[in-house]
Amino acid sequence: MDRRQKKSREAIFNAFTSLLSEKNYNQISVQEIIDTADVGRTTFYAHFETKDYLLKDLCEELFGHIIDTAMGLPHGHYHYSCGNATDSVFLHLLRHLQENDRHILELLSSQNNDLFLRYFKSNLKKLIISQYAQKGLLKNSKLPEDYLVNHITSSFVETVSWWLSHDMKESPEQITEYFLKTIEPIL
Amino acid sequence: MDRRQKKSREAIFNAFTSLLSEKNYNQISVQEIIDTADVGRTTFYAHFETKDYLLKDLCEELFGHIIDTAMGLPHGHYHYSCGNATDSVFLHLLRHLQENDRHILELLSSQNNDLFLRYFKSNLKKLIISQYAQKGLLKNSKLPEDYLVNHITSSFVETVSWWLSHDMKESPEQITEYFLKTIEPIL
DNA sequence: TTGATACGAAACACTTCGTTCTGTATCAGT
DNA sequence: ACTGATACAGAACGAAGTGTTTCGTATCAA
Repeated sequence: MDRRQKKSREAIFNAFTSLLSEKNYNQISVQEIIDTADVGRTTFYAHFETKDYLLKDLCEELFGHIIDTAMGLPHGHYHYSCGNATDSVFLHLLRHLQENDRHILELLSSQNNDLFLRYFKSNLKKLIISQYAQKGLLKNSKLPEDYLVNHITSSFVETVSWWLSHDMKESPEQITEYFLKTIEPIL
Repeated sequence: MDRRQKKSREAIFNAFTSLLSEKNYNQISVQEIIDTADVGRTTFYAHFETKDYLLKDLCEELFGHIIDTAMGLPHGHYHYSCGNATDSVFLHLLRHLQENDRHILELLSSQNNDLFLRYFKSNLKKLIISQYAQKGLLKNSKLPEDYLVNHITSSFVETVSWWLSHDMKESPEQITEYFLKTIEPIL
């Protein structure tokens, strides 16, 4: 890709995430992004059809990274009353979020973030299915499989949001334990 | 209240909910609401400071009704492996939604509905606390109380959303059973 | 009937949006 | 180093929306 393109694209992404940490998605205008990124109006619309597509592309970049690395991990053991969460993918995800992906956390804690939440859940779903489905854990339950997957996914996202609203005082290990305590009894 | 005021307020509410069933909240302009409601621009801003406040007032009216009636119900029995969900408040809520409150369902299934979701959860939380807290069910768990309340609340909202995405093919009784199966094992 | 007030219509200045034009600077490939 | 391609900035555009103000009219409660 052209160096100029890469530079502009990055400048816009950085400006956008920076603004998102300050205010709501809806309250951010294209003009502000342009000004912050120090980029011409033409350039913005050459890269992104609209503000929504900018968010979409940003999400794909963020999640493509974090989920793909999690996909490569060995599958932990998930059984009721197991209690051991040290090798959970979820623990890995939380650590990754805490250490490297402040962007995602900022997006999660911002308001008017449904679009973002949809991408988060959509990507997370793949990961969860790949984790549980192979073991048949999703079929043993008396609940419909897609209901169960949706429940697990949403619960994890809610858990992260709750963690954030507590200023992440708890350790990733503690949070993983909370989460697994709500999920494992169902499986 | 002045008859004129009541009439205008209702016309605006009706226009708004009607538009919400067609398109996203963000895509609806004040101009459209005014035109649909057949009301002067001045009138709209005399009643509602902004479009967000209109949604807020609408939510308060919708939830004020549904939650208050649910609050007055006798408290059902909630124990693991109970299986009987016939007298659950949640069942009552689902029936009420199915029969009377299409508005709420339309809002729930629309996109860009975070503001609405916040009101839904906020009101639901009160109901859930009043249901479970008295029995000490929220303290027996090894999970923090507010984490648990948040988990239950979010799970119910997600359940309703899932139901909607399935065109409400399942009966309210069936949905209540699904929901309780995910919650009761934790308590 | 009367004074209060909710209303509609129109115009206001302002912001944002997405597009288009023009000229310039930077790119990759020969 | 040369060249054609292209990404860029800047400026201007019409269209649309926002929230406010003014003014005259219609409806209200008492």
